[in-house]
Order: sequence, then structure tokens, then C-alpha cells
Amino acid sequence: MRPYSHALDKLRTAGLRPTRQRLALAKLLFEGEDRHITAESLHGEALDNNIRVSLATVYNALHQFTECGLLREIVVDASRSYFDTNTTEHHHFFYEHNGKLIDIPSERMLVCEVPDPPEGMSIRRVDVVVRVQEAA
Amino acid sequence: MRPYSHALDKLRTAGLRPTRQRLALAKLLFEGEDRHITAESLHGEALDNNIRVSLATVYNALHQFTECGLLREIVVDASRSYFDTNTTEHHHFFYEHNGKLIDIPSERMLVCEVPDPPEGMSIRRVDVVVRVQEAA
DNA sequence: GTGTTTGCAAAGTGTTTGCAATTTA
DNA sequence: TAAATTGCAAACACTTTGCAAACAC
Repeated sequence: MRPYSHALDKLRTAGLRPTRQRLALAKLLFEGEDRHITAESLHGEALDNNIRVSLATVYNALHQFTECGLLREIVVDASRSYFDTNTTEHHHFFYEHNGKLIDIPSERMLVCEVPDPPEGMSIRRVDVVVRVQEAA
Repeated sequence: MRPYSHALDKLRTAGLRPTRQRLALAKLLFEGEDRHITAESLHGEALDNNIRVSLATVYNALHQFTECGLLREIVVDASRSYFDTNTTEHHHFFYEHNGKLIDIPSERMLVCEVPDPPEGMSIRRVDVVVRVQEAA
């Protein structure tokens, strides 16, 4: 048995008040394998687990978690926001036919020549998306 | 003077019927420097040039042009679709504070270790977005 | 108690669609 | 004239917002 909650620690450390909703969502997100979610998918999962939470609260939580560095937002599709519980440096395979994402560990995908950022700018992040399709 | 229209050629070659609207949009897009646009920005530009075209038609044209390989869609922001008139292989700097994009020529940004795609899949494209912010 | 968070329903944004009218070949 | 394209307005999907009620500390 876990002596105390990993999810609770995460919220405490991040300075987010551990409300019933945030704690339940954090448990879904952080007490298992790393994963990719959307607001809709997390909300559905919460309901499946008898966690009463509104979609608006799910959106709030996802953004707050992202701001605190507990999640990382991934932009692969112009019509939907994806979030990743793996916040370490890595990239993604994106299956365009079904919208699924798979991590590519950073060691397996090297960007070796990153150009200098434009004058007065600094690089915040380099995102690589490898779009894959069913082989011909 | 240009003996015949570059834009018209592009449409002909692509097999798209050169309607007044498509031709006007193609002129805006292809008879100048390479550029990044959104449906909204292209529509505004058309109106500024006294080209009567509806936003729905702009969306249709952008998608048709993209399917024909005249444009390339760029995904950098989950809430808006960007298109690039430069369809050659290259990557982008994305200014998060103002939504502007700048091309990075392919030679200046090398992705040197691309992992094998998952079983049964083939790589359609590798997109690199370098997100920049105003330097601290 | 006091400030924060929630849920709802309404509003917002970018995009797509159905269909009659128009245009192109 | 037959088929493709357009424009409009309505519909859509996803996301955000305003605010009163509920909650955490």
C-alpha cells in the first residue's frame, strides 16, 4: 500500500489546493503509466470512475497542471488540445488516421542543428512531430 | 509584363477549375514571396483588394490547394490553422506571443536521427517547430 | 470567515455543411 | 446544359467565461 498519495504530493508541490476534483484528476493522470489525453477523454474517464466533475473544471485543471509543469501540451491537430503526462524532453509519432500519439524518447530522435533564434528571442522548446500513416 | 498568369498555371496543373475566386486567391498567394496565412488573414486580404469572396470559399480553396500540394498546412497552435505557400521541406520558428511564423530552411535545421516508424506505418512527414519567446 | 474553486449554462471562436443560385466548360 | 462552385446562414466542435453556490483552510 502506498503510504501517501503521489497525486496529493504533486498538487502540494505545485501549490494547487487539493480539491476533490483536482485530486481525483491527478490520480487518474499521474498514478500509472505516462499517457496522452484530451479534455474530453479525461472527462469521460472521470465519469467512468464515478468522479463527478464538470468539463469546465477538467479544462481548468488541465491548464493549471500545464502551467505548473505537471503536464505538457502537445500541438498536433488544429482542432483539439492534447496533453502529455510525460514532461521530460521527448518527441512524438502522430497517427493521423486515428489521432493517437506515441512517445519517441529523446535519445532516439536527435535534432542536431538547431539554428540560432532570431534577434531578441530565446528558444522555449523544440517540438518534433513525426506524422505516420498506414504503410502503402 | 507577365505573358500569362503563374496562378492560372498552378490551378490548371492542379486540375482545379480556375474560377474567379480561386484565381484571385491564387494570385494573392503565389505571385509574390512565400508566406504564412490563415483563412481569416487571407479573407481579409482578399476584401482589402476588392475581391468578393466568402469565408467559406476561402476555407474550401485552402483545403483544395493543400490537397493538390500547392500549399502545406502547418500545425502550431491548437486553435487556428496555418498554411504555408512554401511546400518544400523546411521547418519553423513560432513566435508564441504574436502567432507569427518564420521559415527555417531545411539545411539550417537537421533532424539526424529519425527513429523507425512503428510496425506497418510509414513516415509521411517530420514537422519541427521551434517555439521562441522574447529573451529574458 | 475569507478567499478559492466549482458547475452550470451561456457565449465565443474557428471551421464545416446544406442547399439554392450562379458560374464554368 | 450539365456539372462544379459559390455564398449564405445555420450547425458544429471545442473551449472559455460569468457568476452564484460550495468548498478548503
